[in-house]
Formats: sequence, C-alpha cells, structure tokens
Amino acid sequence: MSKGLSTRRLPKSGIYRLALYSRYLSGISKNDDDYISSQELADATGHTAAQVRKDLTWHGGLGEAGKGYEIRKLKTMLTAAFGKERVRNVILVGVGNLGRALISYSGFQLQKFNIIAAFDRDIGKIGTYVEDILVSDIRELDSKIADMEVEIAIVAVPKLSLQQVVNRLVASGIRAILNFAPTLATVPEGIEMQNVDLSIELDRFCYLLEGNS
Amino acid sequence: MSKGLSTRRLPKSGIYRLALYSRYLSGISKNDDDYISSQELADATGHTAAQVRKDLTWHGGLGEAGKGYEIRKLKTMLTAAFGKERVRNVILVGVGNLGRALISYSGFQLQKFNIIAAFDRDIGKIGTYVEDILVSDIRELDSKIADMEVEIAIVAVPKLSLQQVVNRLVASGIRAILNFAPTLATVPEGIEMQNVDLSIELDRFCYLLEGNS
DNA sequence: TGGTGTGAACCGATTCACAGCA
DNA sequence: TGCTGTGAATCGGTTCACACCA
Repeated sequence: MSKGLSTRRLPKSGIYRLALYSRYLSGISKNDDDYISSQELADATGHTAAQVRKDLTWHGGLGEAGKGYEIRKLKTMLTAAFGKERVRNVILVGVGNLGRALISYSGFQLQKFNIIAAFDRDIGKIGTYVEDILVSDIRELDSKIADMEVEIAIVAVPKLSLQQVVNRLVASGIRAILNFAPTLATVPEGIEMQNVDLSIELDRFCYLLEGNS
Repeated sequence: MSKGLSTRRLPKSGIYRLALYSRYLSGISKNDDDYISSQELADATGHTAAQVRKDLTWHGGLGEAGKGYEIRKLKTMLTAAFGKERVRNVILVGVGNLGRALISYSGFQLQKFNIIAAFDRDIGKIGTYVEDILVSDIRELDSKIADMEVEIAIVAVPKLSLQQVVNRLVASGIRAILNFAPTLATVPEGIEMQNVDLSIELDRFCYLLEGNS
C-alpha cells in the first residue's frame, strides 16, 4: 500500500542548480534587502520557475508570497547549505600542466577554496613551488596533511597512477575527490568522487554532431 | 489512448556511457576477435549489465546470444557513432593558464582531437606560440578558420568576455562549445554548449560534506 | 548453458496547476 | 494582484524479468 516515501531530499542535479543560483546572487548588483523572484533566478540559470521554487523548498520555505525571496535570506541559506562560512582546504595531487593551471585558477580563491598543498612523485618537481604552493613527495601525503583539515583532493595524475593515488588519499582521510585523469577508479562507500574527463566532453559533441540526433 | 511514442533515442547520459565503453575497449589487451559481455563492460564502467545492453541496442543489435559482443564490431560501431574515423579540428579561445594547459593536454591527441588554432585578445600573447600552436587575435577568428573545418571550440576566457566570445564563435559557424569560464552564456537553438565549472564541482562536494545527506 | 534483446514495471525528477497568502 | 508552496500528473530513464537464440 505504501507508495514508498517519495523523495525526501534535493536530487543530485538540484545541488548543481543551487550552486548556480548562489553564483548568480553573488554576481548581481541588487541590494541584500531586495527581493528576487523564482522567475528571475530561472531565467538567469536556464531553468523553470517551478523548478527553482522546488529547489529552494528543501532548505526551508523562505519565499514570501507575492514578493519573492529576500536576497539576504537566500544567501544565508545557500552559504549554510554549502558550508561556505569557512574556507575549505583542498590538496592537489599531480603537478603537470593541468595541475599547475588548477593551482593558478582564480575561481577557487573566490569561492573560498584554498589549495594548501600539492604532491607529485616526480623527483624533479618535489621541492619546487607553483605560485606559493610547495610541491611535496606524494609519499609524504599522510604526514603532511595529518594536522590540517582537508577533506577534498583534486587529482590530475596519469591514468596508470590513478587508482593507487586514490587509495592513498582515501587512507589519509580524504572524503571527496575531483578526478581529472582520463580513467575511472573505485572508492569505498561514503567517499565522493567526481570525474571531469575533457576528452569525453568533446566526444559527446562528436556524437551529437554526427547526427545521432 | 496513445501513450506517446516512448523514447526513441539514446538518452543524454547514455552518450557518456558509450564513450566510457569505447575508452575501455581501447584500453584492454583483448584481441579484436574476442567477445566481451555486457557484464564485463558494466563492471568496468560502473553500471549494470542491462543498462549496457540497452545502450548498445540503439546502434543496432550486434550482440550474439550466448557469446556477447564481438570486440571488432563494437569498436566499429562506436567509431562510427562518434564519427571518429577522422580527426576533429578544435580551436581554443583564451590562452591563460588553463588554456595553455588544455593545449598541452595529451588526452586530446589520443582521442583524435586536434587543436589547430588558438585565440586571445591580449596583445602580449598574440603572435606567440604555445607548444606549436600560434596564438592569433580573436578578431581574426573568422578569417583564420574560414577555410578550415572546425565545428568545436574550447573556451577558457574570463567570465565577462564569455557571451561576446560565444557570439563571435557562433557567427563563425562553430557548432559546439566547451566552456570553462565560471559563468553561463546563451546560444541559439541547435548549438551545443557544455559547461565545465571547476568551482561548482567542488561546491557539490561541500554540499554533500555539510551533511545534507 | 550463457548471455542478448526487450517489453513492462518501477522510480526519481520535472512540470503543471492551483490553493493560499501578503 | 503577484508570487510562493506543493500535491498530482507526467515524463524519461533505469531496472527487472524472461523469452529467445547459438
């Protein structure tokens, strides 16, 4: 008889949309006292007003009938939902071209992400600096991050090293991994792993351009 | 009465899986004469066997009952589906740290993507080379790519320039854009645009780590 | 026996439509 | 009147289960 208690949490894709709303709010010139409608957020992020309202519902109904959402309240809610009251420490593993570019990527600082350490296994890179980040030996991962609060790692290593690096990260207590290596790795239950595979993004275009409608 | 003709094409997420299968096949040591089961592909890519079979159905039933899929046939089908018989030309706009790293990214050559030109608007960069790619003035986009076959552009420009760059690309006949700028742009119907936003990937982790279950 | 192909069932996410409130 | 909040309807994708074939 029970229909199964219908979804009781924001869907995965909703997290992405919340981040988009949040980014939009930080970019507009409106005052924090102003109100914004679900329609405006929808237009700005390419979704529907109903979708926006539903997304915003999960963290408490903070809209006001007839007026919209007070920007201050929205920002507060989003900051809390993403835990952005504080800066997040992030480590990088793999200091190749891509890794170096990621260290320099300005978007991170802006978003309260702070790359605090970098690791590589290439003896030629260990001990050097990229921007102001010291590159350490990957074997020192454990000891280096032991007393720092780090939950997130960005990995940009060759595909053959990936699983090994991931294992090491997990063993060190890392809880979320953003992977740029063009291959997959397995992680234990409870560890988040997101893959960004540049070639596969382009492959998607190829498929579509090939006329597979 | 009609239930609406149910899905008659591979879902968007299926394109991603197809690319994954394809990559797995190029990486294994099996002979092209060998057979592979949906189960093996599923295990290798983190999906289910039924899912794999359904995905492979869209481009023709090439499995053989009791044996699996002949690797040669699979590869041929995938090559055709992604139009990988030929090399694809790609241009890059925005030669900052990230742009330079993308030019050097080895995954592209391997996957038959060929970056043939780079553009920037910074006078200090125009005329220089990154690897063996000449950086041209973005204003020469049209004339430079007029006689080349280019359908795909990778964009790694500052957020404020994005929409303008996108407009220019679309006007030049580009049909697919991979965007690394941390913002959105609008494109006309029929143009494909995929956003890769590094901060937002990390934000997703933050949300999950915050215990929003 | 082993493994494909596929309709049907299921399930989660999106959209619709409207009641309710300022 | 304008816009939110939300159940209900819908949609699309995934999984199930099994007929079928070598």
